[in-house]
Amino acid sequence: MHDLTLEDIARMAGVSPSTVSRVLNNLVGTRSKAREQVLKVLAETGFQPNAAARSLASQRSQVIGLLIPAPASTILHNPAVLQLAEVVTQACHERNYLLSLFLLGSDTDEQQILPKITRKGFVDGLIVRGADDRASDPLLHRLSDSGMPFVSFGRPIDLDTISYVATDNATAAYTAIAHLLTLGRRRIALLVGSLEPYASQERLTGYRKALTDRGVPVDEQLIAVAGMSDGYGATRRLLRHAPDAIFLPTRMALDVLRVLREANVRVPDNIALIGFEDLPLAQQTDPPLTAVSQPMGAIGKHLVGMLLDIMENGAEPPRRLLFPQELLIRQSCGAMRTS
Amino acid sequence: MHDLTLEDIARMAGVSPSTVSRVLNNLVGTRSKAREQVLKVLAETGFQPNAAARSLASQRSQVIGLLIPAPASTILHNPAVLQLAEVVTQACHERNYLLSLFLLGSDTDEQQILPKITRKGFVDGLIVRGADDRASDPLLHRLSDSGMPFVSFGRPIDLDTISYVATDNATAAYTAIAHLLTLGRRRIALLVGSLEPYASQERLTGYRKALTDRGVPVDEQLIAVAGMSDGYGATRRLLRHAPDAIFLPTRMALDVLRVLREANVRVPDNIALIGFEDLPLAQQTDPPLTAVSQPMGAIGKHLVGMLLDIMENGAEPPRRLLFPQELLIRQSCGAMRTS
DNA sequence: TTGAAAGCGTTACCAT
DNA sequence: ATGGTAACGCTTTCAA
Repeated sequence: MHDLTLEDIARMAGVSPSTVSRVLNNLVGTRSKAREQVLKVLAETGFQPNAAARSLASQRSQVIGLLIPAPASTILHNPAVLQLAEVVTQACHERNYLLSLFLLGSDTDEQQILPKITRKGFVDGLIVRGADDRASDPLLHRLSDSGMPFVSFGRPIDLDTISYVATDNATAAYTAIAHLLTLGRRRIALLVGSLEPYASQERLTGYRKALTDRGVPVDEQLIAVAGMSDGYGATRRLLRHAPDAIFLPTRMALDVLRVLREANVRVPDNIALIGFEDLPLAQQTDPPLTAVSQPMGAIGKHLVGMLLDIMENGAEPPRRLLFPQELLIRQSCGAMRTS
Repeated sequence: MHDLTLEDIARMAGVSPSTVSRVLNNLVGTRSKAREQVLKVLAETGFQPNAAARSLASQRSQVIGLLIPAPASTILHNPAVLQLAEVVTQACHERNYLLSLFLLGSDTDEQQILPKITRKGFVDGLIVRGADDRASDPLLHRLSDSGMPFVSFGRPIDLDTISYVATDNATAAYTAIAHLLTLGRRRIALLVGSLEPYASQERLTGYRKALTDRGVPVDEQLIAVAGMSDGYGATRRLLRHAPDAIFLPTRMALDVLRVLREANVRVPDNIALIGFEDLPLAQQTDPPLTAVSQPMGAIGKHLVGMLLDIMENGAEPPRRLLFPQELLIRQSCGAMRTS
């Protein structure tokens, strides 16, 4: 017993394949008896059309892909990626697209796997999480060459032909630092994993500007680079320069808190903390971490909206969208001190 | 200028479409000059065959799907899911399949989206992360009905027709508790998020058996249920019964450690800790957490291998595979005390 | 080894 | 509103 095809359904319903196809795609004007009949057979059989045949004939798969460059280190330490996946998935479903996630584990993957993903007839468009830890992202170049419509989450550095949605890290940093200044902090440190990512540069910019605007001198000793994993060492070094606040990557919060505990420095009394991003971890630390947060729901909707726009109207001119971020005040910066 | 098709390539290379197809699929015995010619044109044009057409004609998409039931709460708190995705992706790539990840955010998704995923011509098979927090998983039933080949990661409770790979939580718990007993602990507590998941039941079984086997009485007061998020409260309550060790969900490590710190109970001197699973978090806590670990790499390979086997040879009889787990000894249980 | 041609299961155009 | 039929771009069988 072979699988049912649309023709079988047509026969069973006593109509032509065309009619079944129309019913399946809701393309029938009035509700005729033919339609009713088809609907009945459809329900009885639980028929689902063959996806490949449909894609081939219609030249659309109704699938959008989300590309995630994921050397284990990156993704496992970055729950934000998951959140992106969730909101984009949701946004796609709302617009009647299916979302497929693809993990590109290595550079090899990018060369072997990416071409299979960008093949025509597979997905209709792609959303990419820009690898913002490289000045030039080869992935984006490859995508441009592939001809597949796509948008980037994160600002591409060296290509101004790419459509993207990004968040404004400079302003976010400015806001965070300004908040700390308002709370009376003066020796505010900036801790980053690396200075290379564009995001880090933006934060540094916002950091400097906030201080300068208020006439607080920038002490270069208070700008620390942790490297990918050693938040512990970097914080210890930082402590020698007596900061009274640290603007840090949220994922390093545990390391930082441990150093402070060992040094008997109390949060937020002796030192205030604000995290770059709002990971679940921020709510679990002791004290809970004040953090900068991105409006991920809206970002997801706009990524999908922008992509559909490009799929329909072409990639020219490139679209750009910069989202503001928000400061979520918790206990680590002392703003909620009951005093 | 329309996209190139295989016929175009054939024309350009002066051969028939069949020949191009054969070269594309490495189906040519000897290396003839025709083959060379095609290869040259292929390289020059960067031609990629249309995925839909290929799937339709060959009745295979060379794509495997990984289904992740992901109400935000679950996935965001469960980095283990990411690890699963990574190892399965890797295993698929090694066997020349593409892996697509699908997030099923809600029950609605399962009803709206799942049928699109199980349509013929879309993916060739599915791997599902069994939602082990429900006694009966409707998703697995739906999949069974769909006719799509699939395997589950995690043991299905109420269906013995399903092929799966799982890990042996009972033995793992037994090992962990035995280790604590060896270290001289006697009042060993078991903390779980909920008792419902099958995994919890298995751990409880192993816990009881380990104690009983050594003649240590089971104190029911030392078995605590935290609920999804309140590890803090549960640990405080637990503390009233003076445990000298806790076997806990690793994701609750921060909460537990906070309570202990507040109560001036030192780890591992006064209390030993072992986590259920080996999340990245386990290495970041202070002290680093001894934890039970699953051989994820091997699990990924076997999931894919089992699925391919089913795709080729049918789902009967169901395959089953139970993996042992390993105890990763770090500082939180005192086994490495330098004394 | 290579080519011709018949599908694969839809959609969409053109009639009716 | 419905049916007939030609694509869609590839794989695969059968001959040569």
